[in-house]
Amino acid sequence: MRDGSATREKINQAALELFARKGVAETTTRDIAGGAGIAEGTIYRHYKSKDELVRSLFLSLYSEQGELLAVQIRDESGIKEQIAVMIQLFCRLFDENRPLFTFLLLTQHGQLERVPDGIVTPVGVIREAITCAQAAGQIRKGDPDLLAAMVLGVVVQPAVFSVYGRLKQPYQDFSAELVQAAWGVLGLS
Amino acid sequence: MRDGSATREKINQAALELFARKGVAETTTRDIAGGAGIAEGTIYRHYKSKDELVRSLFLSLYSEQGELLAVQIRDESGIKEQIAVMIQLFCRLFDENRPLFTFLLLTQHGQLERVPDGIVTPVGVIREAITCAQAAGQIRKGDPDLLAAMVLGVVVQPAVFSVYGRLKQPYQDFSAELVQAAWGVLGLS
Amino acid sequence: MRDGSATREKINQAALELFARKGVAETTTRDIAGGAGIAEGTIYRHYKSKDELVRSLFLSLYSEQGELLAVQIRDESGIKEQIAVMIQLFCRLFDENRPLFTFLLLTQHGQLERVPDGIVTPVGVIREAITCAQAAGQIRKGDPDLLAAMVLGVVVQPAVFSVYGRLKQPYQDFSAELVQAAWGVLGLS
Amino acid sequence: MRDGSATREKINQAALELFARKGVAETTTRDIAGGAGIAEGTIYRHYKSKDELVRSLFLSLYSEQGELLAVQIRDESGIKEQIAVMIQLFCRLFDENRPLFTFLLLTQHGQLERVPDGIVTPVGVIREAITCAQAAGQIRKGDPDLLAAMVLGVVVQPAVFSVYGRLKQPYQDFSAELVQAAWGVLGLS
DNA sequence: GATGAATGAGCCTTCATTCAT
DNA sequence: CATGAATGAAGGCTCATTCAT
Repeated sequence: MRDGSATREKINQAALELFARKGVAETTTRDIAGGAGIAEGTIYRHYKSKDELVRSLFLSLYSEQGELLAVQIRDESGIKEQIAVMIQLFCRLFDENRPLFTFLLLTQHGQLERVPDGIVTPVGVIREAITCAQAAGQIRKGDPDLLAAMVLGVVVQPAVFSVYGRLKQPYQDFSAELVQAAWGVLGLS
Repeated sequence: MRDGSATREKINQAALELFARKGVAETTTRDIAGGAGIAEGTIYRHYKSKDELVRSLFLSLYSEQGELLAVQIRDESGIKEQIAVMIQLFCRLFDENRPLFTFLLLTQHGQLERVPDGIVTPVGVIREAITCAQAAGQIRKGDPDLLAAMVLGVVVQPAVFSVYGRLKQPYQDFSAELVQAAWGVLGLS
Repeated sequence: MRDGSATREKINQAALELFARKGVAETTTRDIAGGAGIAEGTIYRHYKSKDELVRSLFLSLYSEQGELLAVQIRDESGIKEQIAVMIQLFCRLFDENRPLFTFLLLTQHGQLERVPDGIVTPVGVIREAITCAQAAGQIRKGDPDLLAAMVLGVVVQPAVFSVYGRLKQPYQDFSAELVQAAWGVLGLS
Repeated sequence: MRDGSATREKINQAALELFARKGVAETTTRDIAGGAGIAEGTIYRHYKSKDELVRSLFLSLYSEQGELLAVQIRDESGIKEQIAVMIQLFCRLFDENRPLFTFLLLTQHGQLERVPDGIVTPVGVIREAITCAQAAGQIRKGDPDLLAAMVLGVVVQPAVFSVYGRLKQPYQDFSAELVQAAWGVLGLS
């Protein structure tokens, strides 16, 4: 990979780690260059601006998560199993890569507004599953956007608290409870 | 203006509104001064730094919300009613003062870490109610921090989507659904 | 002294002490007001500006020292005794009021340029004594300004080192040595 | 400009000249940038702060003078010649580069306190020469720090007056007189 | 005369971005 | 493609000074 894509990857890694640890505004391009072991100017061979780096990083990681979820539930037909499977996956990924989720969680503000259409997002996947389940009569009617948001909230808010040290165990420990609660939100069992 | 408390209030108002609209990092002290109709230096007679202004604003508003919730549930004895009452209050306040909640929601990251002990917070109030209900056998056992986080998530995540335009109705329209879902999280009916 | 001259004196005292300790540029009007136990605005009832305060303080103290020297040598006729007497006085005053001399020493730059004519200064007094002594044939000819500067240097430079901690004894301990050296400068014994 | 040492030198030159002419506190970073023909931010690629620029400039020039003196007297064995040679060198350098000495003279206050150990300073060199001479029995006993300070004073105080226009001739004109006086301080001839 | 909240010019410093090498 | 010195706009903050009370 002498074409520079290795460099790009180093930038992404360093940026992700720094953004998660210090926040986007508090991370300078010099920090990123230092973390990636490259010159400051080199960042601009790969991204037009710091802002584009942030957006690009967010979008690719955000949709990547969406796709992982989508793949995971493809073969499940019941909403209960789909919810369970998604939450279990989220818990595992979260424990395995905290910086990634920390970045996603604290960058969503200011990025969510500009998510382009046609991208697979975590909420989108949840929403889709809910809509199907409603069509199949598995769960009650109701605004699918709202239902998806609430299910997401059940999983994400404890994650935020975990990031900020209010919940100290591995996130997978909460897996069963989270599934139970998400079902409760949808009125299942 | 014998005492400067009116000026301080103008600063708070302008800062809140700007922080909510543009974000903290994107709001300059010049913006704030302009919005408040005062000189830039005047901010520093009331706050030692921009950072202190942000922290002070966050903490006072955050704990103020906590106290409103605490007062609201004081006379309710059942957890079901307490949850319902809290959510209804939140919905109303949210609709009445979006900038306030927008500020709180997007500033929590970077502020939550440094909330001092001994302050009444929204989560704290929910947690407290849950603990009591568990003691009274009204709901199942389980980590009260986790339960509180999940309940909070049910209410807050849709609010975030509302702020970013993904849910367009007045938040109070969702009130009943939110209550239902929160109950579901706790395994109530 | 209910006419405010007591206040003025408090300002002078506080300013002198602070200027000596931190330097003029590093001392704020707020510092001075704080040190004097008055309001910031009150300074401006007594001085038109901070700069005028500095100048006024310097000039009055500087010329006061000159006058003390002048009085001291009035009754001495020989240059040797005059030198001795002046140096002994300086040593005593220096030990008794370090802040004053510290202020004078580190403020001379930037103030010496604007000492008005017709003021009795320490150098002036020394210069006068030297001129008289030359007229009386007590010491060799030579530019009296230069001779005065050199004599002053002998006494002042060790004082500077004393202020900065390089000479640690009471300044009066050096009295005899200083006199000896000053005589040496003038070619006396 | 592959390396920035030329730029650093431009900064040093401009700063020195401005500090000497207007004083450190009265010289802004904008002034320096303007004088050096560079952007304001460029200063901060070479110095961490204005204060560090001042300190660095002072220390390098101060010790440079010390080293010039040290080199000059290396081959002289008698204290009389050493004193003479040092003073002649000082006079010549002073006439050749007034800004440098003006800067040194008016910045010593506030910098002398933080001269690190192990640096060759003008006073150090004089003190050393005096100590040797005492050991060799060439001059009388006495605190070498005090003697060095007095000798320095003889040379420096007239220089200060020269800077402030009280002595108007080239400083080299005073060379012989200064040597004579310095000898007198040490009790020589 | 004294107060102290308010002012606003201007300072030091940061940092995303450019460009010659 | 990579470098890193240089840029310069803009930000947070200080502080001498004013003025209504």
